[in-house]
Amino acid sequence: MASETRSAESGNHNRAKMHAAFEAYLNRLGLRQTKQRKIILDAVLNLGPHVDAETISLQARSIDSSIGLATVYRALQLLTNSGLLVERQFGRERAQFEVADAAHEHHDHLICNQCGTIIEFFDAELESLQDKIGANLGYKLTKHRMEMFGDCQMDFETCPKKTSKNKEI
Amino acid sequence: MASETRSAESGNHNRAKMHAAFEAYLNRLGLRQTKQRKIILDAVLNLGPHVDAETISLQARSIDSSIGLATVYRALQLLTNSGLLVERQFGRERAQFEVADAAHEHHDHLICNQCGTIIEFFDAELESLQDKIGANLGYKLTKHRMEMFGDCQMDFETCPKKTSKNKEI
DNA sequence: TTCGCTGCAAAGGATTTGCATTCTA
DNA sequence: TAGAATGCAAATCCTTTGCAGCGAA
Repeated sequence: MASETRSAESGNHNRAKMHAAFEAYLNRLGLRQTKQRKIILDAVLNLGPHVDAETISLQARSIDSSIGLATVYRALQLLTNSGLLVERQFGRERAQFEVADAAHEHHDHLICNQCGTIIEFFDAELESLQDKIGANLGYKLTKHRMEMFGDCQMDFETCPKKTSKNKEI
Repeated sequence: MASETRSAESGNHNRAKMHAAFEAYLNRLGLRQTKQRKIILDAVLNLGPHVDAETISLQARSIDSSIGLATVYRALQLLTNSGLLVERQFGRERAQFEVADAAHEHHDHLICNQCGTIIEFFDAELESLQDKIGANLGYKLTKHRMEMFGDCQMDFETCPKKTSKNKEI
C-alpha cells in the first residue's frame, strides 16, 4: 500500500555521475584511475541491480579480456568502500553487488522461491515498526536487513533458476 | 511492546525428547545411531542457541577427541534435515545452527554491532505487516528473514567480539 | 556379515593475497 | 621515476567428498 517498488532494469542511475564520483573518491585517497576500474564500473552499471562478481567479471572481460578476477574483486571493494555500491549476501550464495542509488538509499528484498527474481521495495510502516521493536528491546538500531521469500506468477517450467533459492537460510 | 524475547540460555529444550526425535528420524530412514551422533547432538544442546560447526566440533571433541570435523558437519546436516536444527547464515560468516524449538518456531534477530550478541524476538505486528507487503507486491510469502543491527549497553572495551560484526551485509 | 559411518586428507567454491611486472600521475 | 595497480597463481576459509577401515544392526 505505502510500499514502493523499484524496477529491476538497469541504467536508471546517472552513468556519468557515477564515474565522476568514483574518480573523486580515487583522487581523494590518492589512488589511480585505470581503464580496468572504468570498465568494471561500467560493467556493474550495464548489468541489473543485483550482480555477482563473476558476472561482472564476464561482462568486463567482454570489453577487455585481459582483466583478471582479482582486479574485479579489488575494484568492487573500492566501489563498495566509496559507497557507490552495496554488497549483499543472500544465504550461502556468492555476494551480490548493487548500485547504491541515492534516491533509494535503503530498501528491502522480496525473493522469488522459484526463479530467484529479486524485487526491491521500501515500506515506511515497516521501517518505523522496526525502530519501535528495537527500542522496546533496548537497542538503538543502526541498520537492518529484511528478506521475504514468496512465489511469483512465472512459468516455473521455463524458469532457468528454479529450485535453486528455496533453502532455509 | 507486543514483541516477546527469547533468552539466550541453553537447556530450555527437552534433551531426552530431542534425542528420541533424532533416533526416530534415523530409524525412519534406516540410518544408524552412533555415539558420535549422540555426542554431537548433546554438544549442540549444551551450547547456546546459536552455534557454529567449529564450536560444536570443539565441544564434541572435549567428550571424544577422535571425532572429526567432517563427522560433525555430516551430523549437523542430518539434524537440519530432520528439522531438529535450523541452519542460518549471517552475512559472510560461518553458518550458525540453532535448535528448532517448537515453541518458538519462527523469530527474527537483533544483532549487537559491538559484541555480536544475538537476541531473538517475535513480533506479531511485524509478521502481519510483512504478509501485507508481500500481498501488495503480488506474492504469497512462504518465509522471511529479518535482521536488525543496533548498539547494546555492554562494556565495549572488554567485549571479546567487538568490531567483528559491523560490516555492511 | 553387511553396509552405513567414521576419520583423514584431499577437493571445492568464493574471495583474498603475494609478487613480479606494467602503467598512472 | 615512484609506487600504485595489474594478472597470475597460490593461499584462505568454510564446507563437502572420496576412500579404506570400523562398527552398528
